[in-house]
Amino acid sequence: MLGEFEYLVLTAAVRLNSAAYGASIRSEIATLTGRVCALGALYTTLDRLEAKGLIETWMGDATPLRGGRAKRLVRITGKGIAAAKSFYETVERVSHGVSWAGNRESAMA
Amino acid sequence: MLGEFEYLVLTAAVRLNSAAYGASIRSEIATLTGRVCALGALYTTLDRLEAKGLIETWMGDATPLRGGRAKRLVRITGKGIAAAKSFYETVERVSHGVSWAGNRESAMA
DNA sequence: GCATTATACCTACATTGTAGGACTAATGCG
DNA sequence: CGCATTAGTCCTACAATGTAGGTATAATGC
Repeated sequence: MLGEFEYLVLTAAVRLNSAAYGASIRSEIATLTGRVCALGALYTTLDRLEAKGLIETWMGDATPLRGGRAKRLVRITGKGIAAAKSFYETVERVSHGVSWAGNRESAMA
Repeated sequence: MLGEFEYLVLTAAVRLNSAAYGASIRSEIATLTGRVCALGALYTTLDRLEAKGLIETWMGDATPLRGGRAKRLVRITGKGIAAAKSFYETVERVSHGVSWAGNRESAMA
């Protein structure tokens, strides 16, 4: 099953859409969670996700910018979406009615 | 940070309340997720959660039942609740607006 | 051409997930 | 009483994931 960081990466890639590549995914994660992750952590995870067929990556063009190297672009696959969905649904199902997940209607009563 | 399985165990313990112990947590997880976990996996996780101060465990009485051995009872600590809450909120925040997490209102529009 | 900058990527280690089997203590029954 | 049966715990080993830091490469600007 998916780990938490893998889920984060998958989600960030979906949000960024065609602008998803190593560095942008990293800053997206920093924005979303408030924690910065090491680049090494990210690329390792990208490799593993690709090996599992949950994302596809390919090299894009260089951007006309000082230091604008070619980017490794990322796109989530159908399989990746299914895995992310399944992770999310498990968390939701399990959390339903528990105090920290909004038990306003009191699960027990 | 918390792993997914650790979150599952924490949540199951909260749901079971005073009836939370190794075997009952295991069947709760099976009910919630549809997947059975090995007992070894569970006890290892219990040990690690206790080491991190997220749960407390102690030995209870034997039940008057054939094979009714003493149970290792489990209770989540305040720290455990905080960790679970934080895990849940991260997943929620990150998933907001993404297709598999109910984008009925179309995040982009 | 050389400094500067954006970006990729490799290597090693820590933490978490998973599995299976072994051990223990209680009851029930002959 | 003692042995089979059963509910339950727990140990050991390994696989998968998470994390960190450092290094390499290619583009621009001067």
